[in-house]
Order: sequence, then C-alpha cells, then structure tokens
Amino acid sequence: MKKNKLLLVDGNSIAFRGFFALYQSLERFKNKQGLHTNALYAVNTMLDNVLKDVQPTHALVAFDAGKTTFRHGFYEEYKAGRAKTPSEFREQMPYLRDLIEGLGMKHYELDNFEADDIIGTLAKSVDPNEFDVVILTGDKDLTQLASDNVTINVTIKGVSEIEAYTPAHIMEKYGLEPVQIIDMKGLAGDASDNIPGVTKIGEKTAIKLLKEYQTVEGVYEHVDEMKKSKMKENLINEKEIALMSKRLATINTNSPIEIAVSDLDYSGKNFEKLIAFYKEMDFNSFLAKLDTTDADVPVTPREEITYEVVEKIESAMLSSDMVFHIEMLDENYHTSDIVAVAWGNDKHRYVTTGDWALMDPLMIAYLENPELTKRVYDFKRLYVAACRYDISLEGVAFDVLLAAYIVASTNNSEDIAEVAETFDFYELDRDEKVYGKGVKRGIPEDESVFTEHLARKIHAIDFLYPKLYQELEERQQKELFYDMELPLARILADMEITGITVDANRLNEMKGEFAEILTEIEQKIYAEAGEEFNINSPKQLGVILFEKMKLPVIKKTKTGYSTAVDVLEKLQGESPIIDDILRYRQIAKIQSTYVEGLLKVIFSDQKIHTRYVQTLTQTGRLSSVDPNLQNIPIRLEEGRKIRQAFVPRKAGWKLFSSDYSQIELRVLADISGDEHLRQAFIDGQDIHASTAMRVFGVKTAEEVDGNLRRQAKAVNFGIVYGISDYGLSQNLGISRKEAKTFIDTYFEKYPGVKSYMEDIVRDAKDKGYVETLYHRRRYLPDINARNFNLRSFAERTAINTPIQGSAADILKIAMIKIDQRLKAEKMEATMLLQVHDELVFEAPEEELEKLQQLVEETMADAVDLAVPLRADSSSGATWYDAK
DNA sequence: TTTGTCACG
DNA sequence: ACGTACGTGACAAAT
Repeated sequence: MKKNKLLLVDGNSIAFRGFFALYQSLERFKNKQGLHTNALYAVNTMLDNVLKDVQPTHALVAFDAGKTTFRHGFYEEYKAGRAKTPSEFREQMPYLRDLIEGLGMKHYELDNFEADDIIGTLAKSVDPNEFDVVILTGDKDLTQLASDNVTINVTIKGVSEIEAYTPAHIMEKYGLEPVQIIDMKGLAGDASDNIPGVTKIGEKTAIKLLKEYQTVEGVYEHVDEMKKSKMKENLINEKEIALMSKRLATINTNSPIEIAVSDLDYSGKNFEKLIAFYKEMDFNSFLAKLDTTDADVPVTPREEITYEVVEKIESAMLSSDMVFHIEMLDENYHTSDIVAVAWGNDKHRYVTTGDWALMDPLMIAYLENPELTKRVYDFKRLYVAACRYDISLEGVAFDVLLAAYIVASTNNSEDIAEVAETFDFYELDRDEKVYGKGVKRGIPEDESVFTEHLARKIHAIDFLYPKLYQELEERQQKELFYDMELPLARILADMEITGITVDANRLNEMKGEFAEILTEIEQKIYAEAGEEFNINSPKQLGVILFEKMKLPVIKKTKTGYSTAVDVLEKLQGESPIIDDILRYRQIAKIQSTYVEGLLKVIFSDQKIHTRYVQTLTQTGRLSSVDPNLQNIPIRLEEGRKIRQAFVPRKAGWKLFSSDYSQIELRVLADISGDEHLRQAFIDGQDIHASTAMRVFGVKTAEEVDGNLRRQAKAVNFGIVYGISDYGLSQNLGISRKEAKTFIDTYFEKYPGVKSYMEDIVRDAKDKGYVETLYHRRRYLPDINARNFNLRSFAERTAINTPIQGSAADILKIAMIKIDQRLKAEKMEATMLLQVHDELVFEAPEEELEKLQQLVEETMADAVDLAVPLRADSSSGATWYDAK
C-alpha cells in the first residue's frame, strides 16, 4: 500500500523568513490598496513548491497563538528581547489564512502552545508505517523531531532553497542524534529565542561535549572528571540554567490539540478562493501560471488580439518602426529550422508560417534597408538566422532582450513571456506551454494557437519597448545600450557566423594517442586497487581510496568523500595510486570534453560555430556555448596541444592573438586611485614583482625570487576577488594567520585599494547595487543580510564586480573599435574569438604586421584610464603557436 | 535533473 | 563562530 504523506508547516516562521527574503523589494510588493504583500508572495512560492514536491495526502499549517505560552510559566524571558515585528509584516498576517485556504490547506493554532508543539504532537501521533511526515519551517528548532519517517525541511536562503534534515543529515552535520539537538540548545542556548545556555559554550563546544556524554544530564554526571577549566566552572555554576534551557528547547509532543490527522485531508487547491486571493493581492504572475487544467474554473480572460496570417507579402504590410521576429524552436540558431516569421505594430500584426517569407523579394528588401527601423527580441539570433538566407539584417534600432539584460531586471530569459511578466504583461504564454519541451517539443497541432502565439509575441515586444527605453534613460544606460551592447551584438554574430576552422585529423590523431595512454593508466590503477572499478565515478573511487585502501579522509561532500584535486594532492605521499588517478583524470578530461567534444561540433564547413551568450553573466562578461571556446586548455602542455587543431581558414594565413596585460589590476588602479599601484603601471613595472617588493619588504627587483613573486601574484588575485584570509591560505597552502599578515601588509602598503574596498561596500549597502565604469549595474540584495555568509558573499561581489565588469566593458569597446578600423582599412583579417581579455583573429600573412599594430593600438587606446593599458600579441600557424 | 569535477579568464 | 576566494560551461555518474 502506498504510504500517506503528512505535510506540516510552521506558518509564523516561514512567513517571517519570506518577509525578510524579499525585504529588499518590500516597496515593489504592494497591491492596489497599498498593502505590502512580499511575505504573502514568498509564502505562496514556498508552499506551492513544497506541495508540488511532497504531493501530500494530508496537510496543516500551524500558527503560534498569542504572546505567552506554557514556556513563559517557568521562564519569563522566553523569546524576550526580540525586535518588534515590523508593521509591514503584521499587516499581511490576516491575509495569510486566505492564502492557505486557497491552497486547500487547513490551519490551526492553540492557546498557550507554539506552532512547534502542534507540529511535534501531530508528527508523533501518526503510525510511522502508515505516514511519512514532511515538516516545512524557517528555523532549526524542529529538527529534533527527525526520524525514519519524519523529515524537516528548513528554508535556507531566498524562497526556494531548503535544507532537508533527516537523522542521517543531522548526524553528518553535527555528529548528533536528532534528540541531542535539544541537549545542544540546553548547553549552547539559542539567541533568537532568548534561551540562555551556559556561558561561553557555543555550538562547537556543545557538540564536543555531547559526543562524549550524550545528554546534558550525562555531561553533569561526569562534570567532576573534567580537567580544571573556565568551562568546567561555568558548567557547574550554571547547571540550573542548562537544565531549564533544555526544557525550553524541548518540543511538547503531547499538546492538548483538538484535531487529528484524519481532519487534515488534502485534496488540492481551492481555485475559486485562490483566484480571488491572487486578484486581491495583484499577484498576476501567479494568476497567469495557475494550472487550472484539472479544475473546472474560469481561466483569467485574455484580451483579444487581432492579426492576419499572410500567404503573400505586399509592400503596404512593411513599414518603418515595426516589430520583427523570426521563430525557431531550437536554442541553436545556427541550425534550427525557421518555423515562422512575424512582424507588425500596435495596429497590424502579420504572421507567416514556415520560412518562405525570408525568400520573398519584398521582405528581403525591407530587412536589408537600414532606413526602415525594426525593433526585435534577440537581435543576434535574428541576424544569424537571416544570414542563413543571405540576408543582411539592417536597421535594428532596439533589442528588448539586450535592454532587459542591461536594466538588470533579474530576468533576461530566452523567453519573451518571462521578461514580459517582470513588466506586468501577461498576454503571452511561455514557449514551453505552447511548444512543449524535450522530445515532445513541436508546433502545436492547432495552427491558430501557433499563429496567435506569434502575434502575441509581436504585441509583447511592442509593449516592452517604451518601458525598457524609459528604464534605460532613467538609469543613464542609453550609452551602454546603444554604443556598446547593440553594436557588439552584430560583431558577435559575425564572429559566430565566420566560425573557426578546426583540423579534425589532428584531433583524431590525438584521440588515438590519448586512448592508449588511458588504457595503460587504467590497468595500472586497477592493479594498485586490486579490482576493476569506474575511475570516473567519484563515488566508486571514494570507496576504493577511503574504505578499501583506508587513506585518510581530508574533505567530504554532501554525498560522500571528496576526491577533488586539492584533496588528492594532499594524499600524494600516501600511495602511488594517487598520481595515476590525477593523471587519468587530466587525460580523461581532455579526451572527453575537448577531443571528442570538439569533434562532435565541427560543421560540414570544417568550422566550429560557437554562440556567445551576451545576456547571461552578472558582471557583463560574455559566455560561450555549444561549444564553449573560452575554456580551451592552456595551462598544462598536454591539454594545450588541443590548440594545434585550431587553424586559419586558408593556406598562407595565420592565427593572431592579442591579450590585455593585467587589465583587472589596471582597472583597480584606476577606480581605486591608489597612487602606488598606479605608479607601478605608469613605470611599466612587473606588477607581481612590484607587489612582492612592497608587501615582503624587499629592496631591489633582483631579490624577488620566483616564490615571492608567486605569492604576490596570489595576493593580487585575491584582492581582485574580494580577499579573505581563508581563501588566500587555501590558495597558497599557508596558514590562515600568515595569509592575514600578507593581507594586512598589502592594505598598509596600498591604502588606496583598502579605502576603495571600504567605500564600494558602503556604497553598495547604501544603494543596493554597484556599477562598472560604463554604468553597468549589479544588484546585491544580500548586502545587508543578517546571515554572515550571504552578506560576506555580497560584499566580495561588490568589490569584484566593478573590476571584472569594467574590464569586460573595456574589451567590448575595443572590439567595436577594432571592427570599425578593420572595415575602414578594408582588411581581410577577421575577428574570430573573444576570451575575456583576449581576441583571436585570422589573417593573411602579409597583413600580420599591420594587424598587430592596429589591434595593439586600438586595445591600448580603447578607453582613457589613469594608467596605461597594454596589449601583447603573437601569431602562428595554429592557436597553439600564437602564444 | 542534480552533483562532482575540472577546463578557462 | 560562522565558512569563503570572482566569473563561466561541459562531461560522466547518480538520481
């Protein structure tokens, strides 16, 4: 028989969590009456996810009733000292019940008891053979209930991430049994509930004690045997406090509740109620997404849309200032079939199915006419598609996707409907809903569904344009859009279309060589292990190394033993198998990802056509997919050989590569204004050696040996990343204390850098975002988080993003200028690849000298900083030789 | 689909 | 005491 599933939710705690998760956007979440709705919104998301996930047969949301509970009876200060709940939160609480009822769940509260006690009592009341219990809560108090049939899901960050506490997980995380969580709180206390605990004992110490003595009582039975220490004294003095703290933390699993599990049947949402609630709260996105297929309720009415399915194009249909769109169902626009072409404005919309429109002379003339402006969604995609029909798409004046990326509206998806929803436009379905996904993806059987969807896309793009334009204007990002991203899109499209020629024979040669090496190492590893196993499986490898061979466990992952490089390197002396595994891993990676991977994506023109994703990264960098040509090996010689397969497209041509020297540190010198860093670049010094001299107090450059320079280099990297002593210590394999000394000295010697970091973090906390030199923004919602990790991460991001992002901006500007100059000079040389600080070209040998001068000069002069920019270049018969 | 690992700047 | 370097994408195995 299938087991029942009981879902129990701590209503107060998840509402509170939700409120703070969306606190940053508090003012964005308001309904028409001015009621704040962020907590309701968050709770809806959380409950919706958990309902979908758990598929409960029974469900209840429990609430705390009133201010006092039985716990106050023996400890008045329980939960005292809490900040007053914000009024923006309190005003939402009454509506929470409506939401819960709409979702079809029961709710319950009980005087004198907390939600925890209700949940605990119900969880213990069911027969473990009949029920699996899932608890959803915002704090860890309930984890003490974990058992074979009870799992506690604790929300960790945002609204979608949860951590599941099972007995096994608790054992792994704390080394304790679930019931010992209570003892841990008895000793360590819990600041959020004002449970005192024993002075100077925190979680770590408590766990240590409990591992030895199991319970608080056990600790006191043996307290006399302990060595004399401050801790022992505290334990003895505060025995009463410890015992009371334990009592406070203990969930009452025998509360006098008046309901039973049999009252909690869950049979899906109450659509009528839920729709009314969503409407009242203006939750249009939830309304639009509501899957009412299995419910007999009215769907939200859609506005009618007028359009014409066209069989023959007439010139009256094509005019300036229209929206234009080409529909392709596959992500990869180099190969995807074109299934429709549509265009129009707010008065007329035209849809054609198939690709015939792209062969129509009137249409071609329209598309190629730069005077007739078009607005589009994803210019690069359309440009490449049009190019496949030998059409040069001109006159594109606006790209909604690019604009949405720039205004950082968090949503810059491939799907127009998703972007539209962030601007409260719900008149368009998601592609996935219309076309399906995976193997079932295709044009809908009902042709009118298909054509209407396209007409609605035209409508959506038309609707989004003025909104985005206004946003760009308000944020002073029009230059970033019109002078950087939009012109760049076309250059990237040209690079993608051109492609880079790959010597498949060379790759096949390597494939044979690597295959032989792999078989050899494989046999050696099997011999050393004493059995055959899958070396590629971290799980199987972990068993061999740490169980069979009993090697010391350095690090664990959430699922088992870590076998990552840094772990294996620490084990190198222990057994010869380690070296073989490292080498096997290295070769296997090259073989599968680069040799076999690249062979798979060579087109019939002998070229690889990657796609640059222009609207993905949080910093403004590009990314490259299908395949990724921005991570071709270079650091180790064996992998580097892959680059021998990248060749020019014609005999007598060469590959040419030019890369910025230390662009991120130069950007840092500019924006921090640190005089020492700036002077070092102005003087043309070796920057890592220069850092070494200052930080390690070395007088002359001659005294900087390789090791000092290496350490200085790591410090410089760390600075750019938003340094931490731990990170630097890991990187250099030194102690945390030593790392801290390095950092302190660095800040002493480069005070301008130090104040930049302080200023930018303060600025971010103030404004909620940081900017690059060219006004690219990144929002940092966690910058004021109470959670240390979230906040620290946001602080490092605040430091790093202006540096990494400005460097990305600069290379984009350089690309645009180089493109212009290559055209002006009518050169044959062609830009092929961009790798963050490097550009790769192919060119006839005779052009190389001129190309070098042109590229280096343009890169150096791309922008004007307080320090000089420098580009170094080289050329050769293959990418490998252009080093 | 998620996780662990590893390639790049 | 917390638990980390910043930004990506692809592969194989496990789920």
